[in-house]
Amino acid sequence: MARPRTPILSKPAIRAAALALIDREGLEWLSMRKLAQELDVQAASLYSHYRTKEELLGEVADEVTSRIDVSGFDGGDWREGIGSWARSYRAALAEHPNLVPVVAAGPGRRDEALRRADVVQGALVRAGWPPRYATMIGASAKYLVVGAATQSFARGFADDVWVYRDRYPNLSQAHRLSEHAAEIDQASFDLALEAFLDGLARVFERVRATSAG
Amino acid sequence: MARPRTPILSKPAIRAAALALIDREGLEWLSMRKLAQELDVQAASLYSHYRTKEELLGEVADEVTSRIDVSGFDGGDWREGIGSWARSYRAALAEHPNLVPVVAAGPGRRDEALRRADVVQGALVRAGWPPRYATMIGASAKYLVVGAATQSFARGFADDVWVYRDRYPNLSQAHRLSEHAAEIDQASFDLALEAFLDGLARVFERVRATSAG
DNA sequence: ACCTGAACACCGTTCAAGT
DNA sequence: ACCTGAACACCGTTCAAGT
Repeated sequence: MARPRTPILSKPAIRAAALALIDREGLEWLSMRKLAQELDVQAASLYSHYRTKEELLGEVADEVTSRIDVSGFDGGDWREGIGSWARSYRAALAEHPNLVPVVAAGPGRRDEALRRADVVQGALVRAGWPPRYATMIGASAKYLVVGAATQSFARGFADDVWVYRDRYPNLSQAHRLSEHAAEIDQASFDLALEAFLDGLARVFERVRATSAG
Repeated sequence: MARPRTPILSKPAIRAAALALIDREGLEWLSMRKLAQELDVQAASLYSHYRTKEELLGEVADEVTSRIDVSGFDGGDWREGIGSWARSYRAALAEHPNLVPVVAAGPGRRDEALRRADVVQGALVRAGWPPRYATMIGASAKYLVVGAATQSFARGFADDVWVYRDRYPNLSQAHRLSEHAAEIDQASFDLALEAFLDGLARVFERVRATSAG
């Protein structure tokens, strides 16, 4: 039975299986052969649907990041817009931590990503930011989100600090990382985002004053 | 000649060759076999010095990040300390953009990294930050640096925007990315860092007021 | 102690062949 | 059009053997 009357595989099914394996086993563990095995198929069959592993991973990343919400800009409040956008971005990545390197390395050349970037750019300009600033602010917010997803204490750092606590008194006194890693991750991101937005509000006043004068 | 009287290889020589290849050809291109070829040696010989490729890359990353400067904290000004630390961190990564994924994924379990984290933590606490805040601030600054290094416009995004400029009017109007990618990267990082530090200064006042009352 | 040659268990991808 | 079986050109790593 070389070909059943109804196809076994489909792009959505392949993506779903890939994401589930990445979530469960990790990004490095995934291979086209193992993915095929999970789908009861030969590795070569996958290439009838995706031209490369890279293309497949790119579309998996697209699917995950498509849940990013830019509707917070609708109200016309740029601060609320950036804040809710960044938080939904972070939430999307936090649901699939093992996929983060793919999203981070992703070219961002996807249609959906450009559409969202366009929304952000347009909303910021309408709110009164100069286009150049709008671009920089969109980039900066992404720095925070991607940096937070990548550097998460919950993924690796925690245990070692505890081990070395005698040698680094300031660290051991400070945070008890291994117990509260996820909570500190969240609080650090919230602090960074709030501080960033507070600081931007001051820049906004300065920029408006000079462009009006 | 199975073994010359003086060893051909050394850990520093292997690291230097690896970093040079990564800079020139990219991280994905590097393999133990190609690295060995560059050093006029067999791939297996590398394993007399490094137990795994991962361990080698980890030490290459250590070498690059060892140039990060935390001396800005010496003056006692936490704002100047964070700022100069973050800028030197970014500069170190910008010198080796192809290595960024290794540094970003790096467990940060290395001694030097912990030493710097300890300096940051200690300086912030001495400056009056509660330990919990000190930890979050150190993490947040790293988010910005690693995010900026990873998301750099100069690495991929730029060209596509130019291609799609008709479909995304807000984008095309805004930045002319392909021409000024590196400059926008730098300006975005500077803006993000300044806004973050400005915002932190306000948090500092609030935190001090409540802890004093 | 350090390097070699050959091997092992994997990869991503291609391609003729089958239905 | 879609899947298979076998192959190609790679990987990282191990290990007995040489000096």
